[in-house]
Amino acid sequence: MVAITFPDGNQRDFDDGATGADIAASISKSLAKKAVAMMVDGVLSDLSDPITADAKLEIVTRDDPRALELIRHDCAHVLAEAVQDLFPGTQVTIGPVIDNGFFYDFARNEPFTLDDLEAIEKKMGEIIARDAAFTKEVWSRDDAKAFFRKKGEYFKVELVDAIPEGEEIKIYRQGAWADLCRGPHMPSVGKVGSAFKLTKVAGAYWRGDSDNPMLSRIYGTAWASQADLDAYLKMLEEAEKRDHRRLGREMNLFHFQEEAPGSVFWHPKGWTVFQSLIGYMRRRQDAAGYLEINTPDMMDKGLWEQSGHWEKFGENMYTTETPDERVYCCKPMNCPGHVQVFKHGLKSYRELPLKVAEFGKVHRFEPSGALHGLLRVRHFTQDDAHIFVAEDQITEECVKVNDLILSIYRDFGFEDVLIKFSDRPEKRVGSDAVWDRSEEALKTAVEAAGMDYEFNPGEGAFYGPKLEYVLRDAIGRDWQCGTLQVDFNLPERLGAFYIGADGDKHVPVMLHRALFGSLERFTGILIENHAGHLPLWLSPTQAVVATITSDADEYAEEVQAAMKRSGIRADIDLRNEKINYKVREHSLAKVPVIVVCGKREADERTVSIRRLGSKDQTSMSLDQAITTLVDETVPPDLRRANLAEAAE
RNA sequence: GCUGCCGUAGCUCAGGGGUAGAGCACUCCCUUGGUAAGGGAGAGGCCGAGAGUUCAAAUCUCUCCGGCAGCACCA
Repeated sequence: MVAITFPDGNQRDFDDGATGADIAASISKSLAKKAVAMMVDGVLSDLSDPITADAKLEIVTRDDPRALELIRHDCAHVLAEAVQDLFPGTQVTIGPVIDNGFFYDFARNEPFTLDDLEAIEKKMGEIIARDAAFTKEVWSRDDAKAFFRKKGEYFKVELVDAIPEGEEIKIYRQGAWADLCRGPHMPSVGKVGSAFKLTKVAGAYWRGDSDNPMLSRIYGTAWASQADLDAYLKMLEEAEKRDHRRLGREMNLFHFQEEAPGSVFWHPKGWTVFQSLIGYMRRRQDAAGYLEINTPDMMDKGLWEQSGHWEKFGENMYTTETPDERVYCCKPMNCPGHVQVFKHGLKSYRELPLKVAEFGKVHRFEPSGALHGLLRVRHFTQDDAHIFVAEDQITEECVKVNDLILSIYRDFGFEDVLIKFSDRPEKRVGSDAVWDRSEEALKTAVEAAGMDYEFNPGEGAFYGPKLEYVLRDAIGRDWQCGTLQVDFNLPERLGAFYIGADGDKHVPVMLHRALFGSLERFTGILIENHAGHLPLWLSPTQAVVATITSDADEYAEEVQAAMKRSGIRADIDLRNEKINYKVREHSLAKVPVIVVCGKREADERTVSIRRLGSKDQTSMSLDQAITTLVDETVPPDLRRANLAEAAE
């Protein structure tokens, strides 16, 4: 007998070897029918698994959120069966669950077309309707390899080989079709249901390595109900509407063109947003004790060899061809330049920590396939800074950076921030002893700051470990922005030192940090986060004064002038067009405030205010309108400063 | 960079071996209209670039460039 404890605390004895299905059936008929899996001591398992020891057990029904990954995983198996049925000779590889769905990678000479997807979906429907049971078998390694080799499934043979010694090799059958799989699965294929859809085809490297052959990947999405699927498809549409490339065009912020792939042509409105961000960051950094500098865009290749950048990233660096026969590199980073500033003049320990900041434009020849609007460009501006510290100052300074980052993200409405900690990569400079110290220092700092973090092994920079700050946007997407890195290597490589209290030379530790990361990218993220509806202080055009008839032209000009005097970025629209037309046009351009002036307003010296996204209008005096708007145009940091001042 | 798809007017797109079309935007005229498209006229394109096939190429073929999706990359 085994003692089974249920979530409500009840305990019952069952025969040794009773399966989840048996137990569910003993509870109720309807539970047995709805059950798709079980949690055994917290582990999701097949309902058909026998229980051979006392355990905590919970029956998982199909509508349980934990069943969703089973629906998706089972759906991936159905996809694989359908593909092999329709396209004999196609090899299967892996088909995992991902956010919102699943994919399956196939090896096939011919690529799949969008028409194929339709046929595959139809076949999947048939397979699901047949409702074959999923059955699990445990095979020996040799049997499994022989089986797949005989079938011509060479990728599966490789996967069997990759299963660690001592782990079971499980084969799941669904009718006549079988796949190597870790499981678990639901009792039968029919439980997948019909709320699924194949979404796209793409290439993907075998085992994620670009040296390996490329496979054909089919992506799909699957949900517990049609309503959930519809909601997901709607969300995708919503995300598409927020695409910053489209909004950038509609709002006339920037453009790209063939002559400069991956490089932004900023228009006046986009540049206004960009400069507002710089202005904001400059004030925040100034208040935090940073000193702003500027360093050359091109420096001799020798410097980049010395720093180690040439060896690691030379292929992605822009170089010059000049009459003087020296080779210069467009800076891909600001760090070496900042070290030169540090080195200029003898530094004392009294000057540490020394924080130098630069809105430096860096140039990286990114692979063509990586380019994506403002989010991944070849020339971008970092809000970069380097903090030169003595080793015992690392923790304190890292904590300060952490606080500054979070405070800044909060000002932009990003409260949900995830931190990733990345340690030494394979390709790196510096001894292991030095890496031990820098990783330890950064870990101590993030813990001292009281932050939770995710561990990202091997993803650090070549000169030091790093923290990455990932923020979650209004529709739940994650964006990596800020970074903080501890570097015991570059200062030494570049010959930086300071004179310590003991009168000896010491090599400083350098903290690298960027908070927005890339100004271009951050602008893109803000556009997507707000769906173009930027907060007033960031809006390039904050208000448009629009007339109804030309009677009000003179008054409208007066209104615009008064607004501009108060620092509001106000445009005016005196065109001979109907007010409907003007409202439509400025709304599409995401102007946050439309100030309508007709004859009535001119007579009463009022304005009618219409906010973006609202159909209502409010009428108020010109003075009151200006006071209200001016208040909203104040950037968050200055607003705080104003409040503090008012409190004194 | 890799796989697949795409490239026709500022934008969204139709067409397709015999020298180019629509809607919106733009310019001008009429219209002075109270909160998301008033009417008319006009202007605008070497059909991404180069080579080839052909009597003839925007259309077919190849190469290159650029874009999109995914993968790989991201100091």
